[in-house]
Amino acid sequence: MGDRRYPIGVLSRETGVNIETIRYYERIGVMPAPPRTEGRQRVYDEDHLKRLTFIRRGRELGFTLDQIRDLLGLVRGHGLTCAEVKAMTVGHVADIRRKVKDLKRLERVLGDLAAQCHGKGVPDCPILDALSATPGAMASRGMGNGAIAKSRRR
Amino acid sequence: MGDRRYPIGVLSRETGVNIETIRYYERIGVMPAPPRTEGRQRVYDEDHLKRLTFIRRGRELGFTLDQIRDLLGLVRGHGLTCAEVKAMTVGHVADIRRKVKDLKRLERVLGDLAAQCHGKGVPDCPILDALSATPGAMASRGMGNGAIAKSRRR
DNA sequence: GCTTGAACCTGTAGTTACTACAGGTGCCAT
DNA sequence: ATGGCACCTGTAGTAACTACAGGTTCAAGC
Repeated sequence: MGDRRYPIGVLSRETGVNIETIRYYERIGVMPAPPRTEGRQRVYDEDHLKRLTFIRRGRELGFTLDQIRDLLGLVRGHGLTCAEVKAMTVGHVADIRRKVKDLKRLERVLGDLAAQCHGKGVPDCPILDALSATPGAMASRGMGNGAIAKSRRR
Repeated sequence: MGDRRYPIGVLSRETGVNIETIRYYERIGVMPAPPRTEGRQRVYDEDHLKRLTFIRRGRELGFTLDQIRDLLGLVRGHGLTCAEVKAMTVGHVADIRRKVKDLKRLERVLGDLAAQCHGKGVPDCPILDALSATPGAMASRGMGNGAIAKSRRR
């Protein structure tokens, strides 16, 4: 419960999220509607700032808004049972681990490439292999990301 | 240079990328147009399969298509100088490190939450703090992610 | 060879997640 | 009071897909 109050422009600058995006998030329910001044201007507080930063970072990490909605639902448990919380966190944790693994591989390939690059011409870069997987691993994707949907079966 | 040949439906199933999405990627130039049969049907090979998997994973990791385009440009150097390659990789590596750091924090919070959850009611979850940062850290974001744009200055 | 149903094609339209703009009001420093 | 910037709502557009329509191709089965 912070005591600082912000208009939307300040919240936008502090969080790096566009004003229109903030209003969009409010419209779709990911951000709670804040209190207003008599002149209808939004007034945000520290909780809003934290929440919005979380949303932005989650998006940058590749989580869909629905996934972020799920995660935000864990803030106070929101009437979930412990079994529900556990099932949810297990799925998200598996997804996170896979992302970390992929990112590290990508980082390594890029690091190696930069290290080999000293004026003799650009070396071949095995970047495609950084995020490829064996057919088996490909088939077991764990919790899906809605952003890239599965092919329709016809 | 693989010798297997796939129609688009098989490529879609193997990579988990939707048929229409594959065509979209071809249209915007992220995937090269493959050869066709006499009947105008696309014929893909192993290189296409690798490239598409890379694109999918990059999207799931929160990279924009333009960032992915950049990264794919490193595959054969594509006429880049070593200085250009270095500048590019340094920026991407910094971004990747930040993502890894955030993901690990999120994983830890979720892991702790699940560990505390044993039937006595759902504990408070400090999930918002996992991806929040100090005002200073917020101001220095390194390579931006185009998906969440900055607020317009007016 | 013919039939049939699934896979493929192109093009158009819609959804999600933003992003920009227009026209108006509110706020605050001078 | 004035003026300029911040804010409002609503509409439209962009990025990144996703779905559908109407047509062609392909290949298995008879």
